[in-house]
Amino acid sequence: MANKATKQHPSRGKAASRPRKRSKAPYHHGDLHEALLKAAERVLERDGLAGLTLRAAAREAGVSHAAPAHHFGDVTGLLSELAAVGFRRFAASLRAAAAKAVPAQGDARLLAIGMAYVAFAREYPGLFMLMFRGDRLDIRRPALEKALQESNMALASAIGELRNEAVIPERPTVAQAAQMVRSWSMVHGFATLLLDRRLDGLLALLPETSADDLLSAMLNAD
Amino acid sequence: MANKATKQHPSRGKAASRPRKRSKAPYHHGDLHEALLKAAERVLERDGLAGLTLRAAAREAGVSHAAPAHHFGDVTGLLSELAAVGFRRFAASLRAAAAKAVPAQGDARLLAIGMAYVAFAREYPGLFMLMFRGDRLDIRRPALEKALQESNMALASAIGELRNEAVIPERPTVAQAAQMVRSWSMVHGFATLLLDRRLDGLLALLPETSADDLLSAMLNAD
DNA sequence: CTTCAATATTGACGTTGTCAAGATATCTAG
DNA sequence: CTAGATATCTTGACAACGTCAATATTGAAG
Repeated sequence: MANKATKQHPSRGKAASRPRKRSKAPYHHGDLHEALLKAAERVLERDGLAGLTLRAAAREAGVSHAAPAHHFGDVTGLLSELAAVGFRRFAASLRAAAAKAVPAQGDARLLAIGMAYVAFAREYPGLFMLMFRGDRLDIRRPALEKALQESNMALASAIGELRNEAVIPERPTVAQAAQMVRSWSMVHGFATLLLDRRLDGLLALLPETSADDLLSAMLNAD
Repeated sequence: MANKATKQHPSRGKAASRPRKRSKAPYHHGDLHEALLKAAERVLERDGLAGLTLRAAAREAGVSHAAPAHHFGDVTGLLSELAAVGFRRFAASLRAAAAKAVPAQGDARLLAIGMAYVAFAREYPGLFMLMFRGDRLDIRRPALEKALQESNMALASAIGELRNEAVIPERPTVAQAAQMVRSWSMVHGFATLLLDRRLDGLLALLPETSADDLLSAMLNAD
């Protein structure tokens, strides 16, 4: 902070001079809401969930320790909004994989989607763990609730398409639900066990076999 | 350290007029190590993992705030030892289910073991979540390492028996490992999704269908 | 009984989440 | 253009936490 009177961190180069009216109008910082989420994700992937504190996110973003409270309320709020970011990104990944696998059929589709599911978990391990850490999230937060729904939709339709059912029916049969949960549990269990390093021992017994190889073999063993 | 031998199994019938009632070698408290673990489990199931702090466990056990440090070093130590308790109990549950299902074959066995796996998660939700919270545990702790191995053994042999392979072979084929991981991921994914309340929406679409019913249908859909 | 080491308590320090009050910048009315 | 009004951000405080050092207490060996 150079000079206090002429503080020069307002309006970060609004070159387009666009009249801010839509969604969240940036005031002092520019867009601290977004900046804090990005800072929080950096801290999360760098220091893990234990290192992601309100104050750490504030430090990373270069603001005072209490600034995040105005945007997220409390630490649960920040984590929930960050998880929402994760779910949106996750849904996009699943949709992309499903779109790319359009020509494939049956097991080949499940393989593609399962690989995308696990690939996301490996690419954003901290985010993925946070997303499924129910005890630190407030599921009633609108942003999270919406992102969760989006993610569930993407997953359900991606898996549902396996059986030529574009989306989950209003009244699925138990057998349909079982098939859905079966695919989901399998791939989710694999992802969580992998991130928790619970598969290291088994993988060590399989030289020349990567985690992806094992996942592929698992999904193809029907 | 010199009197470690005396801590092993002193006289069990020392229930005299002393305020000592425990079996191990009691010093000031009696057996604070055990008492703290039990207190910690009570706190965990009552207040969740977030409420389980060193000081909370000390309060629950009625000792000073720094007492746990002498038995567990730091908070990771306490959580790791508690997770070890969980893994031992978990292994016992799996062994019991496997023993009871001896006459059953193939899928019926997988069903019994899978049900036991999920039943444990539902009976001790806090403990189960802690056990798979790798970021808060120190896997190199001897007690945890040993309990983890015991649990893995119980699981591997329980699942391995499905295919008349009493234990994981030294050099399993990728197909064998895939089958093992498949069963494990399926049941573990189901348990975690259930505890994280991620299956509530789907279950709500299935009236008259309990979580156990869904699990059963999932495991039988081969 | 004396001594010693294991056990437990007390007090302190830095960090965290959260709240209240003040400061600052943007918006809007007139 | 000026002056509130309002949203944003900072500062300071407090209790709870993990951890460490110093101290007190107790069981057991010599």
